Amino acid sequence: MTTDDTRRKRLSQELGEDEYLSTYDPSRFDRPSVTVDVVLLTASGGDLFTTLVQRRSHPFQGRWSLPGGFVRMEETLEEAAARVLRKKVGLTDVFVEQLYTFGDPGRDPRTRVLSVAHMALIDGRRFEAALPREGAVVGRVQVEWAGETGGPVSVVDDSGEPYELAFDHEDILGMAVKRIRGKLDYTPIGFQLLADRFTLLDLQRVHETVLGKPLNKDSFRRRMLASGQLEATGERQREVGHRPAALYRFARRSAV
Amino acid sequence: MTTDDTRRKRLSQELGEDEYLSTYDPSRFDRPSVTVDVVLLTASGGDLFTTLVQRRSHPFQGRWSLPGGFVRMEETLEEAAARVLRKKVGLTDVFVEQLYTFGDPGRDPRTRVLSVAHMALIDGRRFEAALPREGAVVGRVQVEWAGETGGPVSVVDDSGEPYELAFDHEDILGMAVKRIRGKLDYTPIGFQLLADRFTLLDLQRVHETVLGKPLNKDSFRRRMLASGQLEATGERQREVGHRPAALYRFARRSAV
DNA sequence: TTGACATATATGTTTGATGCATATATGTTG
DNA sequence: CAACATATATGCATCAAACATATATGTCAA
Repeated sequence: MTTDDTRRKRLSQELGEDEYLSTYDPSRFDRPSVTVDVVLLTASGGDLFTTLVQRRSHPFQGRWSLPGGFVRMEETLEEAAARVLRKKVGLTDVFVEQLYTFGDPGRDPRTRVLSVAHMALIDGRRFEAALPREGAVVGRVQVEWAGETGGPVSVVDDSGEPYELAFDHEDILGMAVKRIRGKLDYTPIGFQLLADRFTLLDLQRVHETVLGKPLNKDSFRRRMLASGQLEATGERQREVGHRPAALYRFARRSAV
Repeated sequence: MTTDDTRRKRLSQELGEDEYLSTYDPSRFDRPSVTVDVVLLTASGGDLFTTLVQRRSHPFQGRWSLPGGFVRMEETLEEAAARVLRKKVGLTDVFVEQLYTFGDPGRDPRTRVLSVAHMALIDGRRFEAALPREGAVVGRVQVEWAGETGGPVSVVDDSGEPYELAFDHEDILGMAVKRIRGKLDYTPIGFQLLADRFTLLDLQRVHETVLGKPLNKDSFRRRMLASGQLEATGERQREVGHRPAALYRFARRSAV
C-alpha cells in the first residue's frame, strides 16, 4: 500500500462522509472495461434462433458476436442491455434477464473486459418484425445435448453452416440455453416466447423446442392448467381447419 | 463519435490484428470500478450463518458489509473471490459460485462500482476453525420468507439485534439465499455445507435449514439414496448414545 | 448382564401426479 | 353432410412421496 493510500485511509476515517466523497478520486486504480452482451432467443418451428452481428473491427474482425456494447457510466446494466437491443436489433420492450458475468483475463485481447451477459426472450412474430442493424443476422441455435447438464452449442445459417463466433460468445450462448432450460419448469418464462394469446399446444411446442425433447400432451395440459399461470380469454382460434383450441393468456400474478 | 474514434475505427479495419492491438489504448473511455463481494454461508443448529466485516472508512463507515474487494487486472473473478475469502475470513479451498452482478449507478456513492457477487459454502467445522480478520463477525441469517419466491433477509447477532448493512448488501444476501434454496433440489450443492462424511440425518438437517421448513424423513432418505449422489463409506457413527447411523460421502460423478 | 432409551432402518398403505389409451366434441373443407 | 384434424374429457396403470408402524442396534445406567 502506498503512502498516498495510507494517508487516504486515515483521512477517510477522520473526515465526515460528505467531505470524504467530495475529495474521492476514482482514477487512482486500474479498472477493467465492462460490456453487456445479449443472447436474444426466440422459438419458431421447433428451433431456437438468435441474433448475431458481424464484427467490423479488431479483435475478431469478420467473425460473429452477440450484440453488445460498453456500459455507460450513468445507466444500469439492464438499461445497457435494452439499449443494445434497441440500437442493434431494433427491438424495445423485451424481456431481459441477467445471466452471468464473464471475466477471465484474456477473453478480450485488447485489455481486461468483463461481459455482463444477458438473456432476452421474444415471441416469433415480434422477432421477425424487428429491424436489425446492417450486419446483423438470425441464426439457428444448434444444441448438442438433449439432456440438461450443459454442453456445446453452435449457431448455423440456413444451409447448416456454422457462424464462427468471437470471444467466448459460444460459452455465453451455452449458458443462456442452460438457463432457459432450467427455468422453464418452475417459472413462467416460457410465456415470454409467445404472443399475448396462445393455445395450450402453442405453449407445449415452445417447451419442447426449448427442452429439445417431446412432452406428453395430456400431462403437459393438466400441469399447465393446474399451475395457475394460465388465464382463459374465452376466445378460440379462427379458421384453422380443425376444431379451434381455446386461447389463453399468461395470468400475471395478482393479489392472493 | 469523435474524429479520433472514427480514425481509430478506420485504422482497425485496415491494420492487421496484431498491429491494431499494439496501438490499443484502453484509457480512452470511462470505466466503472469492479468489486467482488462474497456471501459465505454455513448451516449449524438449524440456522444459516454468514460473515460480515465492519467498514473502517467511508462510505458507510461503521456499518457492516459482506467481505469484498476490488478485482485486480490479472485475476479471474473466481480468484478475486477466493482472495477475499483468504484475506478477510482466513479460508482457502472453499466452494464458490458466481451469483449475480449488481450494477445500479448510485449503489456506491463514490463512483460507479459494479459488484460481482459470489456465494461461498462451507461446512460448520471449517467455518468455526477459520481465522477471520480483525473486525469480522459471524451473524445469523434471518429469512423472513418460508416459501421460496424471495423476500427480505437480515443478519442478526447473538441477542437478535440486526447488523446494519452497507450498500445493497441486503439484496445480495437475499439473492444468495434464494439461489441456494433453488439449487438444493436438483444439484448436489447441499454437500458443500457438510464435512466429507455425514449421516442421512445430517444431510436432512442441512436441507431443512436451507429451505426453512421440515422435510419428511422417509422420502428424503429414499430420494437421496436413489439420486446416485451418495456413496456409503461402510463406516458408522461412534459413541452417539443411540444406534449409530451409516456414514456417507458425496459420490463425485465418475464415468457413467 | 440386562433393560431402558434413542435413533436407524425396513415395510406397508394411502394419496397424488404422470403416462398412456380411448372416447367424444367441434370447427373447417370438400 | 360426411371426411378430416385437432381439441377436450375420461378411465386406468404406474410410480413417487407422505404417513404410519414395526423392527434393529448401538449406548448408558442400574
